[in-house]
Amino acid sequence: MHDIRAIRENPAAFDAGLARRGLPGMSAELLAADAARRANILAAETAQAAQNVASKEAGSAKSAGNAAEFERLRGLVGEKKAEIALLNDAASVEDARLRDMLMRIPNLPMAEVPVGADETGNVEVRRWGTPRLMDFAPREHFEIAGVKPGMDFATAAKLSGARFVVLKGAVARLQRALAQMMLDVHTSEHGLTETWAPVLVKDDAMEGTDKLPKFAEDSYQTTNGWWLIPTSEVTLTYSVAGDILDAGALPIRMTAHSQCFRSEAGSAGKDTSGMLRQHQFEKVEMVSITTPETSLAEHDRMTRCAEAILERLGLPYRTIVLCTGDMGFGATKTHDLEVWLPGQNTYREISSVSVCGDFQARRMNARFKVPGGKPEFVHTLNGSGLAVGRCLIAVVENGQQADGSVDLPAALYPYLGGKTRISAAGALE
RNA sequence: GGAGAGGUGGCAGAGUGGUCGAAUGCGGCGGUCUCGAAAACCGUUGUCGGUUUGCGCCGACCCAGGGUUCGAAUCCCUGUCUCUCCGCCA
Repeated sequence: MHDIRAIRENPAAFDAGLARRGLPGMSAELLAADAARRANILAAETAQAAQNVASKEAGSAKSAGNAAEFERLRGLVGEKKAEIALLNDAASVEDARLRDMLMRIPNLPMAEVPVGADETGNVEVRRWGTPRLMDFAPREHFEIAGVKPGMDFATAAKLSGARFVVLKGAVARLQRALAQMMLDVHTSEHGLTETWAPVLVKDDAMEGTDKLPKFAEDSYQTTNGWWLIPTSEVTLTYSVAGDILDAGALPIRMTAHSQCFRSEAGSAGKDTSGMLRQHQFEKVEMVSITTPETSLAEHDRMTRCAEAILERLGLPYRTIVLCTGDMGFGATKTHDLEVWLPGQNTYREISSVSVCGDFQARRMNARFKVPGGKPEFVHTLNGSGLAVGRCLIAVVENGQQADGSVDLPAALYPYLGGKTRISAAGALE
């Protein structure tokens, strides 16, 4: 959420930031709402002050036994009360209107983010690994002979419908191995704290991490009002909501492996085959809470943490910086990691690492303080480290052999009981 | 699911209708003392919003939201969270 005071002080800069995102200026409208809101507050508080005075006087009159004066003041208070009720209603309407407007405006990009309208404006920053030469036509993950027995879309459809999958045997084991490996690397080598949190959360948590109000249709809600998290960014980030953290405790670095749920509204027809885009998937998420001074360096660090997983698995990837038009709602800068998928003959997103500045912190009132100083909003960052399902796809597509078997990365052997490949018949061996 | 108890400032803990943003203790900060420190003593110490050039002034906040009352931390209702006991349960 944006700071209305900052907008008040420099509306032109705010509109310029929106323009870089390809959005029209909104400061005039915001400032009008802000002025209306403040006028209402002033009127309501003035009336309130008058009522408080009259109440006090009424008390004195009563204890002095002056019944007539008491009755007069009682009447006055009654009038004020009615007046205040109206003014307060108006004030809270204006306040809610302004807040809702602010909540729906995306974060502004950092100065260094390239300007662009859509994904064609993204800029590649580095590339790692070389796609393996295959002397056969590479297959997509769901077409590989060794994978097919363990990836059952028919049963998933029976259970849940489209965009779900049932994994079995070697493939299920492989997904578990990947998640375990990621958590182990992040905790023991990258210094993140392993965390396990609910996947059902309240409105506040979704709002604080900017999934609401604007993107309600992208997530699922239970009949009693809980939301199923679209990513554990929600739980990890919101864990510091309302806190005033000791500056010495920062950065806080967390990681979690969780189920994620997305309605994929608006994705109809996209990636309909295979398990690239599912309503329920597994992800290992990374979240950092930092000071404003360190957040940009932390962004690069977090990007490296995600890249390290791909490198360990020997998966070719490229890292891009998203342009202003392609960034997510809460981000000020985003790196996407795209992994090589031979079956699609292209790079596909497997991780997105964003620095959100104080955008989420302001929404959820998460602050830090140096001893003796004033509380200040923290900066928040989040990134996939990695999307486990997509990583599974990348591993089998890149490791596929002409005969339909799959060679697995050595980094996973310890997590697979020493097994090294999936046979063309689908057996781990 | 049933029964009961409770949510007050950084912490502990008073306050059960008015002058209470809230006693007291601890902690924090500043000072006196000291070569320095400790102890002791003195002072000070919440957040948010509005308004003002500024001093300041005003408003809100004792879990949240409603209500009663001239007036609510205090009374009533609802919600929520915590604790205890019972039941159920992976």
